[in-house]
Amino acid sequence: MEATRKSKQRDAILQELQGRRDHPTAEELYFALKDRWPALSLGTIYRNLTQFCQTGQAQRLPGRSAEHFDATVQPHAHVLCLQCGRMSDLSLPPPLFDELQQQAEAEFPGELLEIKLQFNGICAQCAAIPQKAETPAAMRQGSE
Amino acid sequence: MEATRKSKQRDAILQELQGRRDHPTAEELYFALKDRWPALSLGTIYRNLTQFCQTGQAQRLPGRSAEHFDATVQPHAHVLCLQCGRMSDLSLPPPLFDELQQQAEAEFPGELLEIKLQFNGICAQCAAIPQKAETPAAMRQGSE
DNA sequence: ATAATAACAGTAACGATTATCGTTATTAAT
DNA sequence: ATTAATAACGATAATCGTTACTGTTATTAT
Repeated sequence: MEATRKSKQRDAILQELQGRRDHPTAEELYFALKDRWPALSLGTIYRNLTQFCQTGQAQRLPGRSAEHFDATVQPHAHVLCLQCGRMSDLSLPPPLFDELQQQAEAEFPGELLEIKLQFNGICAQCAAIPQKAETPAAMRQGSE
Repeated sequence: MEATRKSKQRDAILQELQGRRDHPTAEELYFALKDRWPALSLGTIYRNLTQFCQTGQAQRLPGRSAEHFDATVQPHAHVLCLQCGRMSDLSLPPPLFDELQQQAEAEFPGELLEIKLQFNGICAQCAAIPQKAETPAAMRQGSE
């Protein structure tokens, strides 16, 4: 009992997640699928994402406010832009991860199940956008 | 204007955070300080923790449900026990972090402000505790 | 002392996520 | 093919960590 059954919605959600190179939040997936699945519920997204994470078909990544999801579970790094909130992959040399894992296991007396390496910063696009002025003086020189 | 003023509560919160080797959540700090500061408000904890993070006196770390706070901001790794939720430090060789940072900067066209390396797993204490039985058969062999 | 206001305690509001509940759809057995 | 059992759904309420608001207190400068 408690067998997992087939579901068109679940297939669509996983396919959408796997087909993206960014790492969408539940809400982003919801809007991306709304066109093809007008009756889709946000609860269904969350329910299935949780299941994916439990079965090793996805992992959660901490974002600014909401969590992001990634269908690639093999160790790799991420970058989160603190400005726009977008998350992207960062492919560091796999041997680096092996070394991190080894060093960590050598020091930690327990079981290490997952490794998360995340850089937070400002992406090139956001860095190019002039920021909100901090002082009245700066505002007078600004573009608006 | 907007100058930051002295505050006994803020000092107490920062001191408590700095004095701990674990990385408490806002609520944990709250209960830890309640004895000495009976009138302390949870909002005050959050308000000051946010300020600490803005001024570089602390950093946020993603936990199971709530966020954890760490008064040490220089790059180091963490382990989160998915069972008990406790977070602890993991001191990997600093050169490793330098290499991670270099590799990341070489690949990412933007500004990398912080690096978070976190392992999730099961700590030794929790691993020693017999888990909830999964089957009726296993329950009959269990300790309760 | 007095005035200005940052920071407080208390509490309401918010937002992401989870749980509930009645209905639908998948699966297996008849 | 029907039927029965129930996993999964859509809709919505509840939860909970966090933030925002409000009137009061305490710090700082005058």
